[in-house]
Amino acid sequence: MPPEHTERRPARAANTAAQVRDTLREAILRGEYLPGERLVEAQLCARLDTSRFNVRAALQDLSGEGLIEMQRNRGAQVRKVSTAEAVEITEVRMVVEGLIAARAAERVGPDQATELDEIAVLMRRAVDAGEHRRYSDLNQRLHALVRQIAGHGTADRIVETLRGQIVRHQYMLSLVPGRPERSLPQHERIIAAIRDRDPKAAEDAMREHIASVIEALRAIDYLGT
Amino acid sequence: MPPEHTERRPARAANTAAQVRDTLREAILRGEYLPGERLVEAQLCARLDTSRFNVRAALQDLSGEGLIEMQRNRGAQVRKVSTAEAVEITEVRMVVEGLIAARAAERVGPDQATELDEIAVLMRRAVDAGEHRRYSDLNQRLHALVRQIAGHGTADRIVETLRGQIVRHQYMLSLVPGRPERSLPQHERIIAAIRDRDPKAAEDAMREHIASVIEALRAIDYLGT
DNA sequence: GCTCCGGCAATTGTTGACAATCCTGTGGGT
DNA sequence: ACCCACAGGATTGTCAACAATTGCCGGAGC
Repeated sequence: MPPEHTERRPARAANTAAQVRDTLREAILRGEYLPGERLVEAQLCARLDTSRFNVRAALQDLSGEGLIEMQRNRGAQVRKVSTAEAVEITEVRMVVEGLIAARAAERVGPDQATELDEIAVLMRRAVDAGEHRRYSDLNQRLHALVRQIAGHGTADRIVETLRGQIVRHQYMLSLVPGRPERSLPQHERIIAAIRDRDPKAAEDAMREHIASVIEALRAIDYLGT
Repeated sequence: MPPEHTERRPARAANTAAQVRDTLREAILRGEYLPGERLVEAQLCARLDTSRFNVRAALQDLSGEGLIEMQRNRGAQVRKVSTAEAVEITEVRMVVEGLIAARAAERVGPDQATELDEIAVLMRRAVDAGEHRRYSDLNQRLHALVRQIAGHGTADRIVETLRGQIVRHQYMLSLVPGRPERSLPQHERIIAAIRDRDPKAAEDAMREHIASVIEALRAIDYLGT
């Protein structure tokens, strides 16, 4: 049998630049690469089945997103975010998500209000059952829904970028005992304010909620050091 | 005479990637390239005396900053920012600069208070004399000083990035007659609140100020269409 | 033992060439 | 007149090879 055309791929990159970027981003967010870990281009080429060209472009993008740091002639490494920086980032998130919540309160529709109520019910159930992982998922779903209702592209992008930079800290937070019990009423207040179409109350509730997240971040830091 | 070594530069890039990026950014901000204008890589190579490699890296960075848009196989063009987007961007700026102002009020020192007062005096003088250009410069200096006092790296970067995206709109704003007279008292309130070390008042004053900027942006839009 | 220096391996920076894609203008058919 | 197909040029996408830089290791000198 002559050499079949079995998946002809003459050392050609299987993945395009955008795919490489997304894959690498998710890998970092998933924690496959730890903060401070060096990202060697050649290794990534093998791992992601692509060329150095694409890897380079991806690294540059992720550097712009603040996920990694690049030093000239020294390569890239996963960015370490100190607690102080995490607090700063969350402070900005606080005010921007406050804006988003206010806008969501202005634009919320009946179906979306129903969906918010559903989440509220599920959240209380998850907390009562002590299902932390489930509660954490609902938490993300709530924030995502609020952002979707607000439909504020600019604020959305910024919050998403910031969130990416502190996933590790957020993960630690979700493990703190008693956290869900504390944040549940805050979430309920946010939902109620948006349902009532009260922008000011929604903003205040969201800010208070995230302010308590900041407190918790600081508390973790004291414990850790 | 044998070929002298007159400034040997065998088609080698004279400017590094970072320089190219900064030069190009400033050119765009200065308005040398208009919104929607295509940025052809080969042309930029000649214009900036560098290689396509560096141009590409610069374009990618600026795309991340939201200054240009890149479409696959179609190259880059200066991003057009609609009034609606400019409003969104300014809304985010409003809340983030509010955060900055509050923090500045917490951390302001005596020397910085003096500098704030100086700017207040100069601003009033500029408005009285009708020197709009001078007032516009002072405006930027004030916002920059507040940011410096706050010392909030994360918020700083975001505001700077957002500002870059709407320089054109800001420029149009400064031409609106009566604008300085309206914004002067707002600026004075911001300065007073920071001087009094009153974070809440400082945040409110800053937000009110930028809210009036948003109003003006919308007003320009109505006039223009 | 400690420091300094030189060479070596690993890694990143840069280039020029080539391939793929898009846009434009032209001509034939209806 | 309109539409479609199709070169041909312009522009971007990708690569593989080469150059430059860094950091490490070992050995000489003190």
